Amino acid sequence: MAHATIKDIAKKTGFSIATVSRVLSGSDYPTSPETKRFIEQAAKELGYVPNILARSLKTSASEEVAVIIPSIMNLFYSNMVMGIEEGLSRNGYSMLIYLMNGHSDRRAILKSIRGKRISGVIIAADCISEDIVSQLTALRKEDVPVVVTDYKPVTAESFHGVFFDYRIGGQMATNYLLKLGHEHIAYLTMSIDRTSRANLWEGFRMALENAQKPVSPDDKFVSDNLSEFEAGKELAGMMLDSGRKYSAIIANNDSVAVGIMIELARRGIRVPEDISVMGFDDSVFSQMSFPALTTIRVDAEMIGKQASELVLLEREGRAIGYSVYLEPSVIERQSVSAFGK
Amino acid sequence: MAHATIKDIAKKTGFSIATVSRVLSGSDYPTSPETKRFIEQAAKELGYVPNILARSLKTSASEEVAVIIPSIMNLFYSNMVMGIEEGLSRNGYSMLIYLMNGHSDRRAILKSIRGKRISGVIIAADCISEDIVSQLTALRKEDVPVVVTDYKPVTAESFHGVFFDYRIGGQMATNYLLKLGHEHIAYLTMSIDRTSRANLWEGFRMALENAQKPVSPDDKFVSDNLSEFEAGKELAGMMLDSGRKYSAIIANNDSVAVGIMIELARRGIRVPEDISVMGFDDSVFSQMSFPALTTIRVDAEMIGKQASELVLLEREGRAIGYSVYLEPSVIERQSVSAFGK
DNA sequence: CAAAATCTTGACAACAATTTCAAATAATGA
DNA sequence: TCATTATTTGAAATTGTTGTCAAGATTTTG
Repeated sequence: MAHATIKDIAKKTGFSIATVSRVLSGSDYPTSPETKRFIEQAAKELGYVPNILARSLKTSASEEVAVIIPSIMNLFYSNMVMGIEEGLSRNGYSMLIYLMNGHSDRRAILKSIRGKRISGVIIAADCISEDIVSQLTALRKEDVPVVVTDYKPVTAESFHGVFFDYRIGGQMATNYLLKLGHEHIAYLTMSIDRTSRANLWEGFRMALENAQKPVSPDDKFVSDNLSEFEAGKELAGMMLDSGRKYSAIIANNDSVAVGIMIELARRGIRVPEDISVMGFDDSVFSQMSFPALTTIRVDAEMIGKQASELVLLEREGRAIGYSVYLEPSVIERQSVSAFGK
Repeated sequence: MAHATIKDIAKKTGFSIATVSRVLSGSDYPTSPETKRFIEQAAKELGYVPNILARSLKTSASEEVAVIIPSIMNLFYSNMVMGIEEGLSRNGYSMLIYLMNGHSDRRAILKSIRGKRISGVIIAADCISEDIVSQLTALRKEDVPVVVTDYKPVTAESFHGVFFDYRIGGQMATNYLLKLGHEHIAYLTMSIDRTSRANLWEGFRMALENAQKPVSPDDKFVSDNLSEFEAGKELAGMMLDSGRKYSAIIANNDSVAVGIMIELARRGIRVPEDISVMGFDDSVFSQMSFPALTTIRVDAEMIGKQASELVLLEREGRAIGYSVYLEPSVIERQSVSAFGK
């Protein structure tokens, strides 16, 4: 006897499967207290566990949410997943993670999601490629809520979600450095095909222009290295070899910033005495580097938590189509000092 | 019309649902090539996606594997998850992640797994508490393969899985330092209630004894700090303040090692000139620290990959009950030098 | 050319639950 | 006391598949 079913319980107790179902499914349909106790007792004795597949088939709703992210090795995403999991498990939902590393077939993922009658989808903006937008739209037409995280993707404007405004973040970082007296600031970034990084540069540029400071595209250094850390080392070299003089650096994230600092140290350049370095994200790296990184906090866990709440709200039919924008903030540590100090 | 079903396709093509099912389920049951093409065409036109719930209900097997880990913020586990996902998605399975942070109810997790007719379970040894062993045993009795990772848990000896022998790893690290001429070595670790850390100490002790070197329990420093990085800083302080002299340190993992190095740097002690530091795991931290960490490689991704293969093998009825042990190896970088150099 | 074997297809019963509708029983009111 | 209402239960349909069994059509064989 593999699994006890409500049929077994019905047979054992003498009641019909209908009443057993009513008791065990937590339905609000009235049943007399004694039969309820009786049935519950039998269920416990037989070690009954409801078959979610059958239940979901009937109610056409599985209590699972799909989470689609590029990788889990990136602290930003693992933080986000942490937040999502908390929000979901608190409501009795579980989380199906799909990793979009090149090798996995994107269409197969979406198909699998549709086939499973998933309750909702949380997808990181970086996973939204052209060919997937139509699939997501189809999903939404089937009343499956889709929530995007990180930033609003240009290819899918109509989708809403929980976003961080990297433009404002970039402005904030730049203004912070400006206020400390820095005038020549470089933006060191990994390849800029991700909108978040382009927006960061946009914010950077706007802040400098607003302050009437000169800014040139040459102040942006780009590396296509796949490893964030290696990219950082490479970028520091590029900047130093460019001949242009900078008193401060903004990196597109903390890992890159750490790579930058390591390369600077190797070349005998002190941080922050000789040059200030500012990170982005406020991941663990920012505390584990030497000196500890001054950075812009992007609360990935909060993004995840809010995203899970948004999905669940929409599923209940409430809250259709609004977005949340999270506030950036500066976290001051030791890698930045006032200009000339 | 929310979802097209095989019934719809049957109606449209004029065939019975039986033949439609045979064509669309990829069954090896013979059908004439033309009807096959005809039905596949209709399926595409209607945007048919098979309802996995119904299929699984009938075949009583969902192609999902549950992964139970303590946290995803720990690089060891995220690496492992990476490996698992690769192994599973390659075989058309998907992965359900359950995080066992205090707040989530352990029993509820296992119940949910049983209810979903999950195909297999991969569980990190650190998640196996007394009260869960019986649930896992029940699961196994229902022919659901259970694979444990990381280390063989004492409370669940009968379970098999993919393990790393921390005792041998500890021996290897210690022997490596001994060969470089170090005689006074300290083991700095987070709380030792995890078997892996106790085993590491065991290996450490054995190696020193085999080499006829003195070893005392005082050479083991333990911190209960929850943050690995903070624990490292704390431990470095404890060691320094103990008055005992050491020329080398072994940390229970890379994050702790980084914390140790930061604190040493703060106190003006140079690594490796004044003292050598050895990590454990070979996570990204080991490359991002300064100096780069010499460490013992624990290939978490490989553990995950092998675990996924083991689950799938067992599900097919083959490979019942064997375990895999992974080989440790020393990764030489810059945080260790020969004694006196 | 009839009989046997092979190919295709269809009807229908599972799978394990939920839910609608109706029936039986108990309680209430005139 | 009888009709009416409220309470509790059961029978049966439904969800979308798969799989068994049998039947019809077609081909092969003696």
